[in-house]
Amino acid sequence: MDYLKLENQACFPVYALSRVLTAHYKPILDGIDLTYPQYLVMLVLWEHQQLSVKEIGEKLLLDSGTLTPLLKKLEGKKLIARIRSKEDERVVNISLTKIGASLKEKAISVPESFKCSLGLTLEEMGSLRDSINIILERTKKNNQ
Amino acid sequence: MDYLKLENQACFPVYALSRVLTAHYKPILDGIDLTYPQYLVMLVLWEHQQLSVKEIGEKLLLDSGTLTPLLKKLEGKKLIARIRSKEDERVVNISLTKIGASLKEKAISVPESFKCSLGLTLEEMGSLRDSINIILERTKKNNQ
DNA sequence: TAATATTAAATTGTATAAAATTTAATATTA
DNA sequence: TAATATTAAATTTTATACAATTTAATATTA
Repeated sequence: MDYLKLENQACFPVYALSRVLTAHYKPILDGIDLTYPQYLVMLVLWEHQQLSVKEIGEKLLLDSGTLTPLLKKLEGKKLIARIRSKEDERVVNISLTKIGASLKEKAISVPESFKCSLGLTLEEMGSLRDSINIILERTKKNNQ
Repeated sequence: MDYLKLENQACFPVYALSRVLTAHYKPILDGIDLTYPQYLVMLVLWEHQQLSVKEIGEKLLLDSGTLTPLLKKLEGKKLIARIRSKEDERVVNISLTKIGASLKEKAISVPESFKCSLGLTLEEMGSLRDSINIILERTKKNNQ
């Protein structure tokens, strides 16, 4: 077996699928003026109301080099507030504004629209999620 | 079920895994001075010797906005040649230089190093590849 | 407690990605 | 065949990603 052939690569399908899925999200998220990474940040904030930059990075596996400009864009859209912690001034806490919190109502329909765009069943999407999560947990860089 | 919860997302694990896998490739590909997308281009050229920009884009699901600067970098490294087709001057053909072709020998060890870095078995990587490929084929944007 | 180490963000530099537009070339059709 | 449409790359713009460095703040230790 030629392990340098594209069709034998295990990483390429993941890399390609990631971009295909993001492309499916694009027209849906355009409706609420979010990019896919911005949507992910909003998802974790709708769940947790307030998180530090570091905590968001741990949940999404993104570092400050990616998050700082992205969070400044969300701040520019008045969806979040960036407030430096008083207990530890190294920490910047991210919280939802009223506009940011209320955007969740508009986003309620996103998962269903996405599912329709993909054309997969709920079961297929669930098993994709579960099987990739198993691989993800085992291969996270800090697991070593 | 709250479909806006991060843990219920099907796309996020794919997006995160793609970046985790690329991070595993990084120290390995540093040894042959390639980024992961550059490595993918070299893979398809090692298989096909000569392809147009469009054909590379079809294989890797990338457009000219991504490929043109990437290919110019590979040209700068003397790994490929970019030659405009004489039959159809809209087309730019990409071919391997001798250096580019011989880089394949150095790259032979990449798949094994990657497998060790990941810590998955060949069977696990194979089933990951196969299951994602099925989803990928069904969700490619142009399939609609 | 002064010196050192560590930590959290921000910054800088490099490299993708993709949408939209432009340019040049080729194909089609009225 | 002249006008129109299509195609392939390149370009421009916007938005990630991430390594490496810097800065400021906090924690640790000699």
